[in-house]
Amino acid sequence: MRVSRAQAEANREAVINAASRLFRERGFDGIGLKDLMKGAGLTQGGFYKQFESKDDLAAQASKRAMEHATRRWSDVAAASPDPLEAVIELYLSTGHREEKSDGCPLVALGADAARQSEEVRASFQDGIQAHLQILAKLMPATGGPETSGKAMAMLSLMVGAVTISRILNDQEMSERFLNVAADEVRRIAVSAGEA
Amino acid sequence: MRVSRAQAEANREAVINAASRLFRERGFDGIGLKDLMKGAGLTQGGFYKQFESKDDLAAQASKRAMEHATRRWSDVAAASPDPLEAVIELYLSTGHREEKSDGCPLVALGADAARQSEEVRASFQDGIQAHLQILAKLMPATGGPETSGKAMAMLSLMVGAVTISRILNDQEMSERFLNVAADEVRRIAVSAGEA
DNA sequence: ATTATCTATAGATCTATAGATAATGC
DNA sequence: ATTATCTATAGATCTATAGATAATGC
Repeated sequence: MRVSRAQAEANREAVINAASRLFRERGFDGIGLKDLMKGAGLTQGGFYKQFESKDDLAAQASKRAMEHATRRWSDVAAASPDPLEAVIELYLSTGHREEKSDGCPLVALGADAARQSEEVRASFQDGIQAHLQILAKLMPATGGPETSGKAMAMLSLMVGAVTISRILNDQEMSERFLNVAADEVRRIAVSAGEA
Repeated sequence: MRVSRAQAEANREAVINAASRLFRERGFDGIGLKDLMKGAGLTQGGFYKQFESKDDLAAQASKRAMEHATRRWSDVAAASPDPLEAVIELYLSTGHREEKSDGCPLVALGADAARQSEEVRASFQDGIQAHLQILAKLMPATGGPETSGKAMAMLSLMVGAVTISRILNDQEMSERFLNVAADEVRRIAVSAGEA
């Protein structure tokens, strides 16, 4: 039953990847160790040889999820002639609204994260800073003292809008939240250049 | 052991009120029926005579929490010569950031709510609409076609900023999110009048 | 007689641990 | 010999139900 060290490491990665999706789908308290391990094709018993606790996995899965989200932003930005617009359209879209398990962890787990350990929150904090840096770089006029504040407002608006759009039963209202947020994020970006 | 109908109704209200705080503190999945009933000074056994299911209580507690939040907004607005500014300062404050169990349900349970039943989401949707109406009324130039969209952007920004500020371990960064969001909400309100 | 709440319990699930197993790595 | 994973289990907790109790409401 023992596997090679390389395989053990691959299994560990598989658990973190599965958890990063499953936590976003069901919340930190909405899924147990059995199903988390099953998501990587393993059984529950091996869990504590790989992780210190469920909270430890939550911290690592949050880090992984945030890193994927950051990468996704830089990828769509790099692939577009209008990078900021590309990020806005990616994030404030119905596609992102529907795609809980692979979408932004701040939306899928924002309220949950505030109730978690310092370790989990540190994963989120690092990811937030990475997101802010990307936004700051994509701003029309970069580098002013106001830039980082504008990036914070843009991120807050984006996270809040998708969060609310996921709650609403009314589809039309839900989409309107995404659309008006996109307009306003563009306005904030422009206003950063006017400082 | 039986109590009067009036007392039974009072008990039921007490459970809803306790749940509205406890769910915000610990999340819908973070507290069980035993502790929810205990929060109202009752035992678990009576639960199903008062509520259909845990989800039923979640829907009613969410409604109650949202109504309290709406009332709070109209109260501070009514008591201030600058109503919009009063709401901004109430919401985007460190006080609100710390006060999970009595603060805005959209922040305390936003990500959780998106995973709940249609009934729970309906409670949130009603509360969101009530919040939007208050914001629309407080805008400098009210009534234009852009007003309701501007209100949506303001609410999204406020919810996102407090959500993120609750996650961050870094206190200074956490406060900065609140402050830049306040500035930007003011700008959006002014821009609504320029349409 | 009805019924609001109580104690008690069923059956499932939760996190965490113990000990067995079988393949790796020295 | 070591160890990654497995099956099995401990002990707590979860939602929901059953039946007892005692006070209300007719």
